[in-house]
Amino acid sequence: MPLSIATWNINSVRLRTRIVSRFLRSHAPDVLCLQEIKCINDNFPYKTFRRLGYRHIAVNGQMGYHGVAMVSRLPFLAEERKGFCGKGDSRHLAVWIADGERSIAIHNLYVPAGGDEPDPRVNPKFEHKLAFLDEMKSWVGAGAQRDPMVLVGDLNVAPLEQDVWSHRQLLNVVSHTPMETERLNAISTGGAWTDVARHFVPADEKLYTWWSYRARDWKASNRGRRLDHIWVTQPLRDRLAGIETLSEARGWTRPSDHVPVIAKIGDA
DNA sequence: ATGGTTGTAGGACAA
Repeated sequence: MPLSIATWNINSVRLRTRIVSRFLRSHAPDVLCLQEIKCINDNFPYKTFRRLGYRHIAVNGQMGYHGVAMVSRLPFLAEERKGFCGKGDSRHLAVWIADGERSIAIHNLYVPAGGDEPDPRVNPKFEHKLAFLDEMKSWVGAGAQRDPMVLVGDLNVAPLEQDVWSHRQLLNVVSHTPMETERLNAISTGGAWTDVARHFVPADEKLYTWWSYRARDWKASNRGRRLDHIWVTQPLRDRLAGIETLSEARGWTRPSDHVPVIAKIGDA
């Protein structure tokens, strides 16, 4: 059976149960990885997902901020939650699912946004973001080449020139500074990861997954960024069957500022 | 150059 894995920064899962349901009914990914659920574990809308056939649910929630979750039609063989930067933030959740005789690890991440000022000496949030990326590098680097792994999430970095509406104008804007893009590229290169979206969409083609709430008309101005990513390791690379970025979801009622991204992986 | 919006909470703060 081919496998489909989706990632979506939902910006409050409780406020958006309607559009999440709409997405699951129309696209039916096997696994949906959510970021910014903005609730504690007990307040996660379990019933909404179970009714839609997503009976396997793992949550790493937090009061008010951040929080990640994974809902699945396939059972989880194991779960794991990792803390980063010695903080109590809920920014990581991993599950393992069966893949024939083997298993696939799926890591769901929410990288800190980093605040406004792109200077780690004056902005502790940016310093935290860089430290988080450094910790990610040492953590996902080793062993990544051999094991079938998927890494998804809101990485809050748009690494390539065509991942933002204006490379020149965003070079000093948090999410596209060389300090961030160089770190993200070092992580993917060091771990031999394949950026699934760019595996299918040429690097000279604009591709966004996020549009600010602050624009008067997100579609007309189209000042987007590609902050949401799906990466796979070498054992899954040759099985990649497609990517979908659901930009129309930005226009749904009461939307998240991020849209779902779905990767399809063929049989072994 | 600045300000623009959304969410959690019930006042700032994060994004």
